[in-house]
Amino acid sequence: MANPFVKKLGGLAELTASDVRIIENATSHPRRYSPRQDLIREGDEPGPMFVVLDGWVCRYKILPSGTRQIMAFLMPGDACDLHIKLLAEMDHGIQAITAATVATVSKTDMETMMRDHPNIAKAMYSAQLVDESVMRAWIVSMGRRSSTERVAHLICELYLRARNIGLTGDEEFSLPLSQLVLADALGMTAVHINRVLKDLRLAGAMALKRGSVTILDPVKLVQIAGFDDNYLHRRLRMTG
Amino acid sequence: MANPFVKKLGGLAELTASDVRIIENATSHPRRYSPRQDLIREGDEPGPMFVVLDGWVCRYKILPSGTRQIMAFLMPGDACDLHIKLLAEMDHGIQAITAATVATVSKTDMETMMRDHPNIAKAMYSAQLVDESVMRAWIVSMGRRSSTERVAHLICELYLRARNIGLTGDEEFSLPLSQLVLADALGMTAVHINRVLKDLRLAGAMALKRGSVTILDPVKLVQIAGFDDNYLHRRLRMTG
DNA sequence: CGAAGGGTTGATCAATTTCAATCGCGGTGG
DNA sequence: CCACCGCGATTGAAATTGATCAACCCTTCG
Repeated sequence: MANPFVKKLGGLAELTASDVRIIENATSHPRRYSPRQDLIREGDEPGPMFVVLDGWVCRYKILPSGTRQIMAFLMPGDACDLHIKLLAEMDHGIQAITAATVATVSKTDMETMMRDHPNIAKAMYSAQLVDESVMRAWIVSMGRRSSTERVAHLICELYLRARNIGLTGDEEFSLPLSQLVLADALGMTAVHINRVLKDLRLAGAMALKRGSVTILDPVKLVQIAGFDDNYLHRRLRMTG
Repeated sequence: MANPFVKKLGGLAELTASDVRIIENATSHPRRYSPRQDLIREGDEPGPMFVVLDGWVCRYKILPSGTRQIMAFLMPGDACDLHIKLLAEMDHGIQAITAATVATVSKTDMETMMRDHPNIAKAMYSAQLVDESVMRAWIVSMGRRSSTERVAHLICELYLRARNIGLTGDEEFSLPLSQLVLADALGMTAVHINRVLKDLRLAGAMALKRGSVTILDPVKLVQIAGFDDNYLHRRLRMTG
């Protein structure tokens, strides 16, 4: 059974057998979380780095009004904040969406990897840059895309990310997000998400069922989303 | 005349005289940009790291519809993407808002600083973490705050950032952003921004003139914004 | 079987955009 | 010096989008 973190980092830089062994060791004591369980909460002191090995996780923040905004989805292979320990206090929480297996990488393991294994360091920095690009894309979506475009864009993003780690079928892929979770990620209402999804289904672009999405017409979906996969940097600069 | 990059990094980690000299050398050949001039455009190959020494700069993206979304403001002392060269292609542009002086740090200088000067490396990573927190705060704003809250929140953020680098007066501070630029940053219309600013002025919270803002009632402004400066991590973990 | 959490739909309400027009200031050419 | 120009700011009215409120349905699960 492949370690998804190894798989992801291996896609971002060449890893030696020794690199692989180190990564596997560092993530060999995962912990199991149930849906809605917090890995860490706003206000907590930052701990070790998290690496998602299985399931879906999100970063989120609850506002004074009680509404929630999800700022990022983490799927298997994704990690949190390489240098998070530098901060005094978490400004947001991290929570499991599905049942999830999450490893914890100690500070010393991190330091060893970053200092003595340049390939690993490079892969992690690349991963971080991609994460930042995703955040910027979210800002663009929230600011300047209509609700339909926004939903389509997120599905495109998640589809490609899922495909990168081998989680997609041909046209259907597993998406264990309730409409309420999507709403909290996209800054809209669950009611409105529901209507948008209906439109997208009737338009023949995509259909969301419980737990999975079917891309009915990829070209149409990409058009609606105004999606440009450039930002996911699927072809990184492997030289230098 | 202090180098704002030195000043900013010095606020994030202890720097030795040697560290300071290295930073000053690396940023000693700045270039001058005029308002609206691009430092780099979407699709360009990433070049060296930029460091803003004077003036205001933004990251932005133009959508197919022609609308623009600003994703970040950079003020003196702010830098772009430590490891940007790892990416194949820029997924957004960077543009001067005001006349600006921007230094360029070569790849070799970067490598030297990150490898041989751990204090500098630490400061840069901290700066990057703060930048990411700001991005997340923008996502939260765009997703779940009303337009009035959003405007107030951005002004609070910019005020604190400006104060950190000594650019604020007592209650007034220089903010060289047109209402159109604010609109592009906040995902709203210039018309609507204008009305919101009027409301905030009438409410006695803040008043924006050409080129500067006056904070009329800091407490009220923070209340309206639901602002929690925790996310700017003004007190970083200086140990470890 | 009953409760809970999601999903779906309709009617109404509120926030924002869009469209259109006007104003004001700083700079420029005559 | 002054009329003119262009950009940004301002305002009103109409049109749209998305939120809110309120049911009701369906499936899962104890």
